[in-house]
Amino acid sequence: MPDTATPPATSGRRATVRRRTWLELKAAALEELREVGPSGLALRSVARRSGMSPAGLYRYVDSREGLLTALIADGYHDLADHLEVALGAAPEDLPPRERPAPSVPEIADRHAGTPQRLVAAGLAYRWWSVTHPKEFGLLFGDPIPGYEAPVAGPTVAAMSRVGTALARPLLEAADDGVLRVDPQLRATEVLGPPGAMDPLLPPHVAPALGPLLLLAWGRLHGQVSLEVFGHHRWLYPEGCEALLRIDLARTLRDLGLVAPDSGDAAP
Amino acid sequence: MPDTATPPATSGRRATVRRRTWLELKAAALEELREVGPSGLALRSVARRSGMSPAGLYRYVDSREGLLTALIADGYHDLADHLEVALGAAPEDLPPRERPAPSVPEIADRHAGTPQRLVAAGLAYRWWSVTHPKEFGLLFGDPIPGYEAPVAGPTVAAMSRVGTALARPLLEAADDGVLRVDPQLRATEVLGPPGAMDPLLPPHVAPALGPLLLLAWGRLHGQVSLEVFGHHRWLYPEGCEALLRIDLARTLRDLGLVAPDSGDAAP
DNA sequence: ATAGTGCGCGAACAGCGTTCGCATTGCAAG
DNA sequence: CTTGCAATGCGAACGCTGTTCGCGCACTAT
Repeated sequence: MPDTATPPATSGRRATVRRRTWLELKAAALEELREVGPSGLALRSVARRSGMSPAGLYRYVDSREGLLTALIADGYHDLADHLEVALGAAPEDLPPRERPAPSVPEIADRHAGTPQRLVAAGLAYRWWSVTHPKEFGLLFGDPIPGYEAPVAGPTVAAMSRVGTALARPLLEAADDGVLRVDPQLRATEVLGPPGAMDPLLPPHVAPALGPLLLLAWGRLHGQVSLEVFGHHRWLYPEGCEALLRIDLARTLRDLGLVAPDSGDAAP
Repeated sequence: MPDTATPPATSGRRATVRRRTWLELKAAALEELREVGPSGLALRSVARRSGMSPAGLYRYVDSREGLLTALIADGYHDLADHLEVALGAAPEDLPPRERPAPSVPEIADRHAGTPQRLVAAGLAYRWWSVTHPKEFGLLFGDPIPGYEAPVAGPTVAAMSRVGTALARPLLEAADDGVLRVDPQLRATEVLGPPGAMDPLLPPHVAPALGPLLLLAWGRLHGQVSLEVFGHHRWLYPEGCEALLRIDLARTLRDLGLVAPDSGDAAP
């Protein structure tokens, strides 16, 4: 029974070469994923791409699902990195990564005030999704039937990085007292007790801002999801980013924040 | 080369039995889909379920993808039926269907004013999605790589039924003059020229209300998508419907419509 | 030098989508 | 009623997939 993540010896030449081929394997799988999508990813194909036999692959992966899980965690980390860069983080602040450094287009002033930072996060979320559609489908498309990520596992840790990055502008706004949180959204009894993810969020996020975060994330995710999966492009092939900017501006007003100047509708 | 939809003779005993087994095949495929999901649906398995040989199935379907396409069209019709019932249509008003008649829970007064009807449509959208998660994944999850539905095909016709049902409350509000449409959303130059779907919408929808519809649909779809795919339930397993109600109410206010009384947060 | 273990491979099995050729059956024209 | 045709279903087969097993090699630690 091979162990995907933790070879018994963490140092020594054997371990380093193992880590290296594991990275190469994931890189090959990622390449394959970007061509054929999550449902079309074939173990034998990434084995061919890596010059390895299909059976040998099982020294590094315990199943096709395990490989997909590893790619999911990597995907969340990549998305989180892009978000953090869009929010003004320097590349040195990011955890070490295996992919090319994230680059976000000049879609917003990364060092502006809170409302603009929320817009920047939203646009970065869209940007990553549009430029990584197959990975977006892997993260947010049909879940693998019957699979539930272990709460303490690396997948959840990577997910929560995305969550906290998206939450950061809201947290700042709340600390600055600029955010008007609807009392309806504060009332815990409306949404019921928090679930399993709760302990993973920064302590003061969950009770007060959790529902608000989910609401904002849902609005953002809906526009992006419909665009990436090809439902929005039918009507306005060129206007998806503009539509998202409008939606973000209205959400800002809805949250009591000052909307950025309306001139932001033109890229 | 079999023809999925149009047997040359539309009457005669041969044709009726053919139609019947085609319906049985789709029913078996739907059953299978609900158990294993879109990516796990196997032609051989639905053949076994129907007591047919795998090869014989190809007299009715030209590929696995063709069967999925048929299920997609059926799914859109089913969703559209549920939406129309939630909007007050009597079962006789619906086009003839092959499935059990749609039933929506008493989540809203179906005959109330426009704001409540918009809420009813949104809640029905969520209700269908939550109770048909695998079909939701089929309709709105990762698209089949490389597949593009023909614009004049039955899939697009079924899709546009969903679109017009969702648009109806907005259309009514616009006709009543209750809807305040942001001039930014009217400006075509913001979103660019309309795309392929445009001629399928009712003529006065697309230019004026198209962007507004997309915005509202995106917000709705985001909340539902995150819930169905298991991303919202982690934080508030019980509160997804309440969160959606809050989101819908805020969107109503955002559109200039009167929000329903805040007492609607308790199911 | 030797024992042991991590590593990769070839072969194999079951299941999948899909195609081909053959039998059977229902229908329509003579 | 008979004859011919097209629609229909099936068994076998091909190439692909995920996964397992057992072997041999190479590196590591003693």
